[in-house]
Amino acid sequence: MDTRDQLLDAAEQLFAERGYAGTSLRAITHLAQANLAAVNYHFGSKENLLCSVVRRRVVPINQRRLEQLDAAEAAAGPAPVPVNRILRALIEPVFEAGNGDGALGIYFPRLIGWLYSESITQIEELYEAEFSEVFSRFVDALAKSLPKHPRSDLYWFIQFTLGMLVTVLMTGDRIGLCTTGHCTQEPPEMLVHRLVGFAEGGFLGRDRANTAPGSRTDTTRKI
Amino acid sequence: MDTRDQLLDAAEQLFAERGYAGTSLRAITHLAQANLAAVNYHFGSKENLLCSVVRRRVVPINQRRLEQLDAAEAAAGPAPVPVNRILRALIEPVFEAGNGDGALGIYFPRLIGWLYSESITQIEELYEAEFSEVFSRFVDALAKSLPKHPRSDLYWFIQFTLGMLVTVLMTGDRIGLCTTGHCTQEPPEMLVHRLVGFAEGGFLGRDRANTAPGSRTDTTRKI
DNA sequence: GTCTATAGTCAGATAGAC
DNA sequence: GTCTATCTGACTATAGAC
Repeated sequence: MDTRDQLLDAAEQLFAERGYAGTSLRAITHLAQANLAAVNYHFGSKENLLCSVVRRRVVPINQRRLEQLDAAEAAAGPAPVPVNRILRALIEPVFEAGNGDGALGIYFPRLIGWLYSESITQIEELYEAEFSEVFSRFVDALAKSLPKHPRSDLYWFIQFTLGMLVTVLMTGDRIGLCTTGHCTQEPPEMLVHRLVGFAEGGFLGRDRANTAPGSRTDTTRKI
Repeated sequence: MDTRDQLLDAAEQLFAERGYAGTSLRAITHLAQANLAAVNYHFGSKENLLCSVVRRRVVPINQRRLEQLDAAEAAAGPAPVPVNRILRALIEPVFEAGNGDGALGIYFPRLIGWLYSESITQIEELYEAEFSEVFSRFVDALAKSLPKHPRSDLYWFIQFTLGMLVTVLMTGDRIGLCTTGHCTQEPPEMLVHRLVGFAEGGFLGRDRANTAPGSRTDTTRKI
């Protein structure tokens, strides 16, 4: 089914560039050099096509996340896994997604960003199914490494971390535009490094604040 | 011009809920109880309407940000402003936007999220005009407080911080859905507190890592 | 499996009466 | 300023020949 794959590739690219609502089946079939009717033949509907596009990438990403976490836990033995190792297991697989597809891999990360804002019912169900295990495994690992943190904080912190990740992915090559030219596009490994470093600081923040009273922290207004 | 304001309010709500591409002028005029032709009469086009919606909120937000930063710098005198005070000046005004409008203020934050993913030419120009001063002022303040950080890092960190902020805003009341029920909606002050705390940890992170060699940080793999 | 043709709907924009 | 009516085009989806 060559047409099917070409449709998936074209849809991935266009959904990433223009969003779901902003992309027409005409544009997809044109880019895929397929007939307008092909989408409905192969996928049944535009929404099903989106789900197929997403599932094709998300399933391997989450597999890879769990593999990395498994490996890190095995390496740590009974000790807790270092926080930045956990965060790298969460973040890095997203940037590796589609690396085998050459130029194609650049589109999916940005699509993830769109999915964050466009709430499409089938996609939300897909998320529920695909992310619940990943989510609980990572929170468990973080709770072991950061026993002083309330579990609810860890959930929020993961949200924050994924939020940073998603917006970096969304921005993509427009990063210079968003920062009036002060940031330039960087290789994925560098972005992973930056994100992991910043998030690690966020997760450890409370420890640092408690143990370093002389630090430049304004404590005059806590809620 | 009562109709004009009703159009702005309705557009703000619907753009926030469905995005720009996903919202029709028919839906906007219906909600505003105005005629379909009213949008083009008052604003000229759908895109101009969006710009008016955005400008109405962004201008006061950025004013407030600069006011808070001015106040913090005045209070600090010659000393650098505490990092978390700078971050609060950056984050808090967004949550205050539209507070005077009662229930209406809940929509704009989510719209900001959409604008992050939907790249609309006029909006990007508006950003360029409205954000350049804010951006440079905040980077200057942060550079003074964190002299060891390369300036390019500070730009990235601000991007990360705004990214967290935006995704929290986008998620809005769907936060429970995205975290399989482990996070629940919280009052704005609490969100500001969480965001500022996490971001502060991220900004100070490098200092902490350098000065606390015994911390739970995996240094086996730096890029 | 792939195509043409088209149904049926909705979009943004505008002309012109009032 | 507001309305009705309508233009023009694009959209998803489907029916049916090949």
